[in-house]
Amino acid sequence: MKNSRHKKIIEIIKYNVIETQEELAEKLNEEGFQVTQATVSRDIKQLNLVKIPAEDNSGRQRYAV
Amino acid sequence: MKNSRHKKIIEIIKYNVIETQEELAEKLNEEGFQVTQATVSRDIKQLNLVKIPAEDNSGRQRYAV
DNA sequence: TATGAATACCAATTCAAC
DNA sequence: GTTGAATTGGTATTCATA
Repeated sequence: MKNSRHKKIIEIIKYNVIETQEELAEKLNEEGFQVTQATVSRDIKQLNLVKIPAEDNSGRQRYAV
Repeated sequence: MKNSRHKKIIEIIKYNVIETQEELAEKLNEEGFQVTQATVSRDIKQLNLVKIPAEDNSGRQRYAV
């Protein structure tokens, strides 16, 4: 179900540094949610998540709530 | 000079809805700063700007400080 | 160091299919 | 309405040049 996946996504990006949608899709798969990048992209939009510069000025970006 | 361009970028995204780096590059060109997307990308990183969902839930994203 | 052109990489959308 | 495969769109980086 989409809603439980959404909750899992929030949790994942809260406690993990996720830099790409592919990476998030992998994590979800590990957690039993089989989805592809396309779905992750839609989820991110629906959840209004953002990709922001990492706290340390490493130049990297991560997804965040 | 890079610093004045940076200031201009801040100003532009503050008062305009900029959805892509190409768009920002165009605006800069109009203002007399001739740059390409590659440079805009670097500027955005150096300025720690972010691309966030638009206030209205249109699904669009815009650059912001 | 700063930059552009080209490219590689990442994300959003289309188009079916369910 | 939801999804994946493929494609398109958008961004970051490489590589060369100044």
